[in-house]
Amino acid sequence: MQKIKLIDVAKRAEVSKSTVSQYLNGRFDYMSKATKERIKAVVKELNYAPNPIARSLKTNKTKTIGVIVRDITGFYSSQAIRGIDDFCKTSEYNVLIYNTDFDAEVEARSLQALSQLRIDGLIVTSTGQNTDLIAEQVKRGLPVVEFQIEHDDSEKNIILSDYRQAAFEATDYLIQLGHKRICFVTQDFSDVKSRHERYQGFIDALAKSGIPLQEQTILYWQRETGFQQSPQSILQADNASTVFFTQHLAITTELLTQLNQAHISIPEDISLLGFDDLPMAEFFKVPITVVKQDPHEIGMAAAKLLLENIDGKAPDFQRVMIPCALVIRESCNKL
Amino acid sequence: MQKIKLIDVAKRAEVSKSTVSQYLNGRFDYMSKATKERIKAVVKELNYAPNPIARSLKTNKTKTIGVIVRDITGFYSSQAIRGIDDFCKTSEYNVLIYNTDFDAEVEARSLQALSQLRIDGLIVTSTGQNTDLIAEQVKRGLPVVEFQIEHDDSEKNIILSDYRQAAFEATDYLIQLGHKRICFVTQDFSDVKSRHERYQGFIDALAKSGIPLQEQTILYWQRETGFQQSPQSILQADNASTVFFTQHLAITTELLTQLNQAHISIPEDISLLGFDDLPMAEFFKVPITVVKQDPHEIGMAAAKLLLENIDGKAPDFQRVMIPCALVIRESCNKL
DNA sequence: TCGATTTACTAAACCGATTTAGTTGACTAT
DNA sequence: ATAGTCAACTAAATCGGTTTAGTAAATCGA
Repeated sequence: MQKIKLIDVAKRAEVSKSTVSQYLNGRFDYMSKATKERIKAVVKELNYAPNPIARSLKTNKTKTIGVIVRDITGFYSSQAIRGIDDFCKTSEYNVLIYNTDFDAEVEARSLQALSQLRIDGLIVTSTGQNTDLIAEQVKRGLPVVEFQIEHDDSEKNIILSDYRQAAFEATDYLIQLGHKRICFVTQDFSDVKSRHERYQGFIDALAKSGIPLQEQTILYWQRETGFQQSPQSILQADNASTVFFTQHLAITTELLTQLNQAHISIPEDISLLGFDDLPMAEFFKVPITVVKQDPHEIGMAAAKLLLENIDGKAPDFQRVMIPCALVIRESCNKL
Repeated sequence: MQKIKLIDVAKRAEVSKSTVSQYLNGRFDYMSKATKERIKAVVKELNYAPNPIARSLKTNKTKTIGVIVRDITGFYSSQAIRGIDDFCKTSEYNVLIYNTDFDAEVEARSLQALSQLRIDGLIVTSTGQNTDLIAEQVKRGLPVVEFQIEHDDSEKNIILSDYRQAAFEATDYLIQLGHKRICFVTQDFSDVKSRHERYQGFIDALAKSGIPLQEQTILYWQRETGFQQSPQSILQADNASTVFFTQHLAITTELLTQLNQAHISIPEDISLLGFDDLPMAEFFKVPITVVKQDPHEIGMAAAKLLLENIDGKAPDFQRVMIPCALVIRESCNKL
């Protein structure tokens, strides 16, 4: 039993290939009702489905989008991909996944591979080290939507949490609790807009309440090397902070691990507020208060914007922000 | 600047399309060294990359595999997909993802969609309600590898944890701790081989130590309706169990939630051993002792077997078992 | 009534590769 | 000298659709 093709349908229905093709693509402009019905019946009878590859060759459309994330295993990424997939299901787009593992070279190769695959569009969380390659794809006409992290001010389609607002609210919440000396735990944010926005929200909130910036401390963290100074040392400083405000999940968990090891208790010894929700948080020794992003919604929004772009419906670059929610649990002391 | 195609290379190198194609596919049998080098230079000069769609149309190969999981968001699935992706990267296969959300109808539709997409192979965690559709694809010649759950005894390619062995070891561990009355918490296992194997491992271990089966209790759980009877009631029974042995992650978390609400403490009031590791387990109020599967390894193995099948290198169906590890933490009391 | 338009189709080119069946010229064996 | 073999190519068919350009018949307008 070999695959049925268009010509089989055409023969059976006693029309030409062209007419069947017109039918398949819904162009009934000049087609008699009778012919239409006849083709319809034959398609059903033979259980015919067009070969998408042959179609793609001619149309240059693949009904496939590429998704590049850093690690699909992550809480944020997997939910975002779920959102993308959920949205794509409504329009029968297929989703090709690529992991870069935070490696710019792997990212470059993925970009290369995907562009050759003639995908219709691309959704990407970039490492920030291949902006030129991404820009090149955009220039070539490939619809691209970024999400999760923004590196610079360039014009692009991007879906993000409202980091500034979220950091502002979180900081303000800490201030309401009486915290005046906050340890802002972050990756280097001089080069990354999304990180800088969090910092901006942080200092905005301090300014609003007239709390001096110079009494705050910044603890830097890097993916490869960890914390610049030990979290314990923060507690021993003269004007010790009363709370850690960690800027994403990996930082929060590494901090928690180190505090655990050093037998520093939350919130007794120091409070903690984290960016990003933690899976299984309800079972924690101390459920952590967090700023919760909505990666599923972000994924849906990214897919939506991408498909609009593919359909030529979104002429200008768009920057969409999805709100975050402060989830108050038990890791922040009232002072 | 339009895409360079094979004919451009052919013209530039002053050979025919055929020869360039031979070159691209590494058939140098009757090609002069000079021609080979000339084509090589032109390919590089023009930065030519063949159009995979055109190639697919003729060869009927897509270098793409489909992956159907129930929920990519899950701890197990996301890691397995990571494993699949990691393995596929070595052979330049692309990975198309489909979520079924535990819905047999969505699964059927995904199967349908993927088969029309002319993927080269399929990796699937099935709901068990579309065995006919999957068998049909296998019969049509599509290489298929299942993983994570096995429903029946039929011949197939499948990669699994060694559930029986794992359940045996876990039960034996509990027995060594002095537990004699174990509450086996499970979904209905009469129809699902993988679930039954866990049960078999459980009773094997009991038999080995001569512990009567009739003093054990089984607590059934269903995805939609939850527990058949409340976990609290287990504690109040005459011959109350001293430990819950939950058979997968969703059961473990739901049980934990209910015990939390009922203010039942682990391990003081009752011990708990769970199948599947829990993310962030180190930060739990009580770190849970678990049987840890290795989904990343399972994903890799599934991809490996699938690619062997695609290359025609694995003639017979294979059933591969990946060992589990017992991770002892603090949720099981010594009696 | 006759050319113009509209309706309902179809033939053939095309998308960009692979593959089959030659072709050509040089060399070999008898 | 002549057929046979072999190396090194190439022309053309093919994959299965879409699309353009065109055609024949029916309808329309003046």
